[in-house]
Amino acid sequence: MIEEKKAKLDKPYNPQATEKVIYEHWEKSGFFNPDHLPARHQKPFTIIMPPPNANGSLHVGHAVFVTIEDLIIRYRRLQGDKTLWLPGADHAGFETQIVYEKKLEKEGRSRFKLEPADLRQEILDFTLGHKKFMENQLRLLGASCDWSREKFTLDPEIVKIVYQTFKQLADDGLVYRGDRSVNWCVKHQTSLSELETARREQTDKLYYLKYGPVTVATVRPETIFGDTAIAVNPQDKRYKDLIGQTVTVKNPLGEMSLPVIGDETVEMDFGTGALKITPAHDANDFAIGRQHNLPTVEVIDQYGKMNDRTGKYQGLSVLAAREQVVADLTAMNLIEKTEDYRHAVAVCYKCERILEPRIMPQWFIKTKPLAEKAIKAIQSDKITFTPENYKKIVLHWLVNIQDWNISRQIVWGIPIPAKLCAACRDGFVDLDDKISNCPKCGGAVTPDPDTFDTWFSSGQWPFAVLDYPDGNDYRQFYPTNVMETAGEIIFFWVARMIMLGLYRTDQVPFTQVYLHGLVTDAKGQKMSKSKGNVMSPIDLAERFGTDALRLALIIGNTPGLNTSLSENKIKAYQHFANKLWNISRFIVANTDGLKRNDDFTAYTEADQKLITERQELLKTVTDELDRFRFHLAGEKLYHYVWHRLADEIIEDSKQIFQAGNRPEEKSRQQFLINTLADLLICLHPFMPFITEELWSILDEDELLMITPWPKPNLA
RNA sequence: GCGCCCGUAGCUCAGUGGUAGAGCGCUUCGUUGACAUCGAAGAGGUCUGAAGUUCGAUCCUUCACGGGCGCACCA
Repeated sequence: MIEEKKAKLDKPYNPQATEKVIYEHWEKSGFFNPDHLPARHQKPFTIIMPPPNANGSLHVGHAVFVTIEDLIIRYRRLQGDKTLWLPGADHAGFETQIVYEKKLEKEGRSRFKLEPADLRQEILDFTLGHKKFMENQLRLLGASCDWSREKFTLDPEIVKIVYQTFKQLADDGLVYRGDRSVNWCVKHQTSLSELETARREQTDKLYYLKYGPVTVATVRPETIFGDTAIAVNPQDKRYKDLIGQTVTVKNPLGEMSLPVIGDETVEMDFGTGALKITPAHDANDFAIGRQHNLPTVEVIDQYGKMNDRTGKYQGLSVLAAREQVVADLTAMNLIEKTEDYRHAVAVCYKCERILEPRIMPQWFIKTKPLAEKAIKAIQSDKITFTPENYKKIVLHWLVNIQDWNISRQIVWGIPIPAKLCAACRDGFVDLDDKISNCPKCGGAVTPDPDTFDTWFSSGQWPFAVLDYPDGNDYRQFYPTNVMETAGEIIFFWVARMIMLGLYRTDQVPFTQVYLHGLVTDAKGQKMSKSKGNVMSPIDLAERFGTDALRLALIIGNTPGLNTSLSENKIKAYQHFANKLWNISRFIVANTDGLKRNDDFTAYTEADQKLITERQELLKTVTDELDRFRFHLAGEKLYHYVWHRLADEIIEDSKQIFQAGNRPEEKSRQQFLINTLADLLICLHPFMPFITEELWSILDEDELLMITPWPKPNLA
C-alpha cells in the first residue's frame, strides 16, 4: 500500500488528477463541520463567508477571499480550534436583476412587459442554477467551509429574521416612510441609496436667466416650470429687500409668481447669489423647500421625460427640453449670458446615466442612532481593522452618515412586508398580513410592491446565518472572529453589519475585520471585460494548479492594497509546488521508510543547529500568521523551503549520505523527515492540496488538515 | 474642498530606525539519480524631492511634486 503511494513520487506532481480526489476526501471526512472535529478542538473560531452573488462565475476577487479565508480557517483548525467557516450565496437584488435584464434584452424581451411574479420566478431559477455552479467553483479553489450550514439570502429563516429587524426598527421609531428626494435611475426604474450613486465630472453650460427682478444661474433651465421660489442668502445686501416679497417671473409658458426666501445655504459668491428653487427635481432644493414649506411641482416623469405640466415640451427628454427651453428663452431675451461650468453630477453606479432626483415615498432607516453604537464599538477597539487605516475611513463615514433608503422598485429581492395607503400616502409595517385598512385614515391599503435593498438583508448576515436568537450556533459561534472581505464594500456591507449587528444582538458581529484590495492585471490595471484583461480563477487553477494560484494571490498581497496577478507569477509558484514535490521525493527516497519522530534525540551538533533554525522559522511563521501577515509568512516559508532546505541542507545531506557515517546519517535522516512534516503542516493553509497529498505519502494516520500545528520550543 | 493610499532594481511588488529584498526579466557558466518546473555566479537602485527629529532615516514628523482612490448639497 505505502509502496504504491510512494510510487506516485516517481512522477511529476499532477494537480489536475490530485485536487479533486483530495477535496472529496476532505469533504467525506466531515472535518469541514466543526461538530465533527476531534474532541480536542474546543475553542470556537468562526468566519462567515461573504456570500458571492449567485449570478455568474467566480472572478479573481472571489479567489482572493476564498484563499485568505481558507488560509485563516485551516490555520486555526491546525491550531486546534473548533473552526466554522459558513458559506453562503447572495441573491444580490439589484445586481442580479441587471444581469438578468441584459439576458432579457439579448432575447428581445423586457422586464417591464413581464408579470412581476413570472419575472421573479425566472430570476429565481436563474439564480439557483448559478448558485450550484458557484458552489462547485468554491470547491475547486479548496474552500474548507461547512457546506451543511450553507445559507442563501432568500432562505425563509433568513427572511424571517430580516422582517423581525424591520419590525423592531419600526417599533423603535427608526424606520420612517416619507416623500423624499431620491436618486432615481431612469434606465433601471428604481431609486438607489446614496452609496449606489457615483459622481462623474463633466462640463455643462451654466445659464444666467433673467428671472423677474433678479438673475439666477442654473444648469437646468428645463426645470423652471417646477420652480416654487427664489432663494438668496439673508446676509446678501443686494437682495435683502426682496426677501418675503412675491415676484413675477417670465418663462416660455407664461408667467409665474414666486416668493423670494432667505436661506443661509445659498452661496453669495456663486453665480449671481440668487437661486431658483425646484424642490421636485433637486435634492438641495428639496431640503430648502422643506425648510420653507414650499410646494413641490413635478415637471419630469419617471422616464426622464417632461410631463403634462410643461405644455409644448411634454414628452421631450430632459436634454431635448433643455435645448428647446434655452432656444425659447433666448428668443425672449431672457438669457443674460452662458458660461462653461465643470461640476460633478450624480450617476447610477451601474449604467452611469445621470440620476434624476425625484420625490417619492420610500422607506428610510434613521441611521444616526445605529451609527452611534457602531462608532463607540470601533473607537473602543471592540472591532479592530487590518489594515488599521480603515478604522479612520469607516469612522468618518459613520460620523457623516445619511439616512438609508431601503426601498427598491425591483422585483428581485425580499418583498417589503408593509401596506401602503393611497389616500394618505403613508405605509405600515405588517409582517402577518393583518392590516386591511389604513390605521391612520381608514382608507384602502395595498401591499408594498417594493423590495429591500440587498444590503439591508446582507447587513444582518452574521447573526441571521447563525439562527439568531435561539440557535445553538448563535450561542456558540457569535460574535464571529474575522470578517474578511473587499475594502471596496466597507460602507455597503461592513459598516452596516456592525450597525445592524449591534442593534439586533447588542454585540459586535465580529471582532476583527480584514480587508483585501483589488486584483489587477500584470500591468497594475483594473481587470474589466471591456479591457479584455479579465482572468478566470477557475481557468488558472485548472492550468497551473489551485495551490499555485493560491500562493500567487497571497504572496506579495498586502492587506488593503491592490495586488497584481500575472500568469508568470502563478507559474513561479507552480514551480514551487514542483520543488516541494521533488524535495519530498528526495527525502522519502533517502530516509529508509523512517517516520517523523519528535522523541529522537541523537542529533549531531550540526543538526541541532538546523533544528534551532527550523524552530525559529516556525516561530516567525506562527507569529506572522497570528498577525494576519500572510504574505510575509508565505514568503518566509517559500524562502526556507527553496533556498535553505533545497539549495543548502539537501545538497549538504548528499555528502553525508555518501560518507556512510551511520550516526550522522541517522541524525540527518530524522531531521529531514521531521522538517518535511513540519513544513507540510505550515504550508497546508497556503497550498492545501499538494501538502495533503504528500502527507498521505508519508504514511501518517490522520489527515493533514487536522494535524496539530507544530509548537516551536525554543530554549 | 476634505480625507485615505501609493511613489523602493527593467516590470510587478515586499520590507526595516543601523551600510537595501523577492518573483519575473537580463548576462555568463554549469548540470542528465530529488527537481531544466534545475543549479552557481553576476549586472542593475543617490529607496520621488526638500527640511526637521535622531549618534544614525528608505523607514518617524512637516512641506512639495507625481499617481490612484474615496467622500462632499455651491445652483
